[in-house]
Amino acid sequence: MPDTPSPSQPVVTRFAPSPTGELHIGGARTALFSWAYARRFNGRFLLRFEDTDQKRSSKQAELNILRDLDWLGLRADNHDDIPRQSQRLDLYNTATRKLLDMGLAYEDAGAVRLRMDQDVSFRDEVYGDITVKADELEDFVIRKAPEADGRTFPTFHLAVVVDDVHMGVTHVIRGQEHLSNTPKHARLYDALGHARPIWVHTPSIMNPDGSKMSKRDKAKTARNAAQQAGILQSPIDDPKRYEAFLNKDNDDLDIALHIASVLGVELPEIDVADFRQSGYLPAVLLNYIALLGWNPGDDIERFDLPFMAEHFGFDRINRKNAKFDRDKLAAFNQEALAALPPDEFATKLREHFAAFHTAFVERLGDGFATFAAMYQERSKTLDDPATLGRFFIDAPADYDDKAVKKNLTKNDGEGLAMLAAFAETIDAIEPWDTPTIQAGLESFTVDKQLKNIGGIAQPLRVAITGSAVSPPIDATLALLGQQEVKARIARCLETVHDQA
RNA sequence: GCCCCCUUCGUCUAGUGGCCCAGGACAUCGCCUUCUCAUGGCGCAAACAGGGGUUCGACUCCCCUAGGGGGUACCA
Repeated sequence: MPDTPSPSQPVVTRFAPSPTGELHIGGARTALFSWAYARRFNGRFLLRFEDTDQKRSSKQAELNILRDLDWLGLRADNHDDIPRQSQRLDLYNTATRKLLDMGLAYEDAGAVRLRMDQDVSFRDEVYGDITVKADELEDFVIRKAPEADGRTFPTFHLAVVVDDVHMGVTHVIRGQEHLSNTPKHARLYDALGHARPIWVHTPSIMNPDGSKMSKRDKAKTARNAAQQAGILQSPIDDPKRYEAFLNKDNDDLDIALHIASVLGVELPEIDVADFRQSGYLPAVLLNYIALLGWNPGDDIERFDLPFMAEHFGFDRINRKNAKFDRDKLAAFNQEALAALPPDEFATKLREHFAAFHTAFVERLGDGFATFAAMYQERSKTLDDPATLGRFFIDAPADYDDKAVKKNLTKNDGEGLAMLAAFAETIDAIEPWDTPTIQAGLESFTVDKQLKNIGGIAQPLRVAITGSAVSPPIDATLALLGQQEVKARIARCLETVHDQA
């Protein structure tokens, strides 16, 4: 593994989201890289909220971002005292004043612009040396026109530079979309007389179709679903807003969520919170997004936070935008879940279900650990058992046609006959536990001269789950309980006879 | 339109002039294990965007074309 040169000064990195929404997956990766680099060189990783856009910023968004960063394990070193730009207006005004006095900036319609009258060259650790000619640069606004109350807010450009200087940030790690802003920032550092930081721009994370991964994708998905399903009446109180939503005049998340729940469609995961709800482990998410644009070489793909804290460097960051591959994330997650000690898996599953599927926790009671064990190696996410094991909570509403034909009605109802015969033997199975049930099933197989245990297991699966799929039949029956099994068989015999 | 950046299997990538008729992972497909599903084991298929140079030799260096991304805001 190649070695990254040690920086000549103490490292200070930062993550500076604007609190206008949830923590985006791309932001999480920027935070991860910043965290890892700081840890690698025993530096500091700082957080800052960029709330110069007062109208769109909110306290709630700040809280959510903090919660997600904590969940990921990327706690900032200034966690207890996070600066907000809105509290530092003086700093920006002082800088603006200075620039004005030096004649490097000028007023324009209430705003203040910085002169960009010379070529700007800078170096980026990922993209290399970049030069932009003066005639391609415009004088840009560094301070917006005053608010009604007289306060003056800086633009993002002035604010980042002043703040990064103020916080002593040495390495600015951020998304590639900022690369073309960097000449402005470089000029600002120079004009203000401060040493420039080291810039590190990372490629973007894209959707599988190559489009940018954005919050709007949720609205897009919901809108398409609504239009396909032809839902005309509003799922929310405000029909006008709904109409506007359908007309793409707004991308209201609440409306998208409503549509999704009504139609049962899944919205794409975009924010860290989405991935948490989908049941991905934070360590796996981190591992996967790190791989989207960075790798340690030597074909190493599975690694954790400590590994990154030891090996992360800018020299192995790629320049190409990467498409997000959910299948690979899911595969990593499944592998990680399977590798967990059973009791730890059960604990995590219980926590997840307590948050998102309370019915299971209530209904399963003491059987929850058994349930967890059954699904540990069958789950790609902590959410999978909720769908795969739905039948433990709700008896099947109907029976899958194909499964019925193949396992029950085929050969003159051979499967149904086996089911009926087995129902007779159930009371004799005592105690009702996995080994005893297995023994009962085996002797039934011999008695009826079945080719193998599947001859009775499959009919049972259909009766119990409505489909041909379940965990091992003995354990499934055991957890479901003797009475419930009898009831479901009886109901299946009745219903399927009627169908045939 | 103009400016900047990018381009290896379907996807993420290894590769820094000969080790590469290109390696790994996920996905796909096939076989084995098996009461279903899933696990596990084994295996197949699959890429250097195109065209010019430079060089004894190019995936690696240079140029052009095409395609993709970003910017062009008193949003960040």
